[in-house]
Amino acid sequence: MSKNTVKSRKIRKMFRLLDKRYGDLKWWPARSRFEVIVGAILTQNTAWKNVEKAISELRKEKLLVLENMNNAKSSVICRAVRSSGYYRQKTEKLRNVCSFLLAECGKDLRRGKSMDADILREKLLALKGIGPETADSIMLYAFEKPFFVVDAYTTRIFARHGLIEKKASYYDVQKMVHLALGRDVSAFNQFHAGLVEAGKCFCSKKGGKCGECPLNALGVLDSSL
DNA sequence: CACCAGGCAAGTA
DNA sequence: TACTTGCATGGT
Repeated sequence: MSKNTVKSRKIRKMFRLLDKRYGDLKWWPARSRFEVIVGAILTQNTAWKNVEKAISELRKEKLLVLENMNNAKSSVICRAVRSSGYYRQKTEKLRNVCSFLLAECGKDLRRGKSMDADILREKLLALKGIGPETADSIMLYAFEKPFFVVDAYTTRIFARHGLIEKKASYYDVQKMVHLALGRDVSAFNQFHAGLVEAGKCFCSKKGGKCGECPLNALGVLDSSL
């Protein structure tokens, strides 16, 4: 049996364990496509808790509407997103993505769904401030296109369970999941949400093992990660 | 006090 | 290609 087959089976097993434990998580936590996109930028290397505060400030200022944020002054956006850290950079990133979205979709983000997915993703990646993870979060959760989101939780959990080496690239991991689960939007949604849920739990953290983690059934190969 | 969190870009070798 | 550094707040 090939190495890929073994890994694919393990990934599908992980998927089932997470699904069984957490049920249908229905991600991303946001009320609109635009809010998904804003959250994807604000959560870069930042605890979600701090992003929630920023999102609620933005909501207060009526800035969770594409046109409004596009017309807002940078100083106003900065103040609202301050709690999410890197607020000067993130304000610029938000401005970049706003003008891009207006140019590509007008004010109706549903138009993104009918665009060629690979081309749209490339255009997102070309924006300063949008890397592979943020682009895929937007593709999957705002436009419902089948791109698996590889985040810090995914990498850590996959490493702990011997699925990847430390040198593995973003696309190494993504291809592995695409191969194992197929290009399936709802599967990618549920799997990523489950990995984050498990990752937030101490069991999946450095040296952690609490017996409650749904992935313990797979055996942990390297708990130092 | 130190360390971490749902990254990314720019610089160096 | 493969490191390294700056960006910044808030929680533990």
